[in-house]
Amino acid sequence: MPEPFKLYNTLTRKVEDFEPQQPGHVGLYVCGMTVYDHCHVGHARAMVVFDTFVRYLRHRSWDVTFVRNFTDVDDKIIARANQCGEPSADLAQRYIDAFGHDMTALGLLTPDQQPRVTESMDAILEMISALVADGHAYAADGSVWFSVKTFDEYGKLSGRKVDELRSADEGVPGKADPADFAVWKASKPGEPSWPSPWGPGRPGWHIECSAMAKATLGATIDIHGGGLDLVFPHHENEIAQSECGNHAPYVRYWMHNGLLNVASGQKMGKSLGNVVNIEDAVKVFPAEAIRLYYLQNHYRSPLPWDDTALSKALSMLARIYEAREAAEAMNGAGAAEDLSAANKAAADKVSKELGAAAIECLQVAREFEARFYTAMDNDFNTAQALGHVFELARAVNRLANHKKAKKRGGPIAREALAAFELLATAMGLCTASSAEFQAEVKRKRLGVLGVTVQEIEALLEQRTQARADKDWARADAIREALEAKNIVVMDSPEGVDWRIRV
RNA sequence: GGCGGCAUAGCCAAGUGGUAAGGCAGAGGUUUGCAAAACCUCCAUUCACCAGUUCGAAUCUGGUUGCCGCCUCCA
Repeated sequence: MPEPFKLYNTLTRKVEDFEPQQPGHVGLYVCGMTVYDHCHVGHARAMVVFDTFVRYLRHRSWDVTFVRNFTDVDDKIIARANQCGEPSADLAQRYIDAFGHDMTALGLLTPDQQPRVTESMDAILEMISALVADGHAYAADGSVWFSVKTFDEYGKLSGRKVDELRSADEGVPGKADPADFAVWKASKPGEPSWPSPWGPGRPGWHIECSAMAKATLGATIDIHGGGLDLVFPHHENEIAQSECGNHAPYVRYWMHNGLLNVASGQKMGKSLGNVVNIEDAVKVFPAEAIRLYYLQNHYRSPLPWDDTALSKALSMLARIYEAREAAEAMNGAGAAEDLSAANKAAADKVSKELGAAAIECLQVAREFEARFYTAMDNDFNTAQALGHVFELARAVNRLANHKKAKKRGGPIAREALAAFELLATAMGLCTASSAEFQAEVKRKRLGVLGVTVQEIEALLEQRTQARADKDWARADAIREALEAKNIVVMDSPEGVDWRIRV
């Protein structure tokens, strides 16, 4: 049985109990990319937030249909294509492919459906026809305009008043009211176009989402997501088109993620020229560090971005991985499969024998699931849920410091590992093995630091020899040399290991 | 100018009526040949400011100030 949860609804500006149309099912439509450029870390916040949302809901037994579109016909695409001297369809396809690579590199789920404007033309024309037939839209000079004043509820999402609206295409011939917006644009020479009852043209910016949402999820969808900057005009206009065209409520819950802020306090945006592409970010940071960076804040809050953002997130991620490694080292491998009554009884017994650290660790491990769910079910509060993860990490590390933990902590560690398993399944963090994670960190960070593994290992060998000779001065000199390159040398009874200072 | 949102320690941040989670940074300690990691202790009598409601407010109400987003393409 799916578990109930609460969600902030931009339409009502309240946190509400989520009530699906069909029991157990969530239809989710997320505004994807207009494919005229690469996906940057600002876009990726929306992608990661909704990916995590879907993972979590599925983990909680919801049957989720996840739709994310591509807008592959648009003024900006045409403009960019003309600039490059490339057919706009080719340019769009190029960026769709790049987006796919970026999402794969980020480790995101593929949506159940990824409709495109160019493949949804029938649905778009059908919706425009319905609007024209009902008098909600009118044709003029080969274009079709939505008549905002025919929809009394216009402005209900964004709080706009129709009379105060000015328009993007002020003074365009044929447009009857300043607030009206295009649902179909007559094509100009050299632009891609499709035949329509009003002449050759292409869809306006907003109609494609209305039509694709209906085609994939039906007239009324459960949750519609996207960035906060899409509230007006995009989502407001979608509501107007869909509700007038379908005679049904369009969206039950509007879910908007906050934007990234650069250090100056401004948002990140292509027009501001302060963007970092995902393609570049994933070359130098593990995907999960990027994911954690987004999830450390509540999805609706603005999220500060600066040069240190990802390396801070990587430090946090490393702490979680290392705690899990500590749990594994306590003979705790085997994780969730062995949470039998026998293991629980053994854990109870061991915790009493080992004392406070063990008792606390067991308690934190056992309470983790309920706390995690409570945080996530309350408007998807990943920041609070991660707070619980760090408490778990501390409790595990504390137990691991106990001198008897390594031999006897297994039953407790297994319960802790079940909690880490939950983190991986429900939030997509800690999905790799510790070895894989360390390897990825080294692979991606060494290049940035300008150091090679060979170089490091050669120095470590010399240092091992120096230590064997008890030549501490020499050993320390080598340590310092490595330290200067941000390589941390770690001696342990098992031998020498090294990590990158993140 | 209009609409919406935000303001919690050096920094990031959770917390929507019951007495301030968590992370980073910092100080001291345990451990170590020396380190690193980890752990322990310390680090906001206080939540932008001013009134008010209440037994009780970071949390509710009104006002003030500051910041941000949207109003033009934007996740």
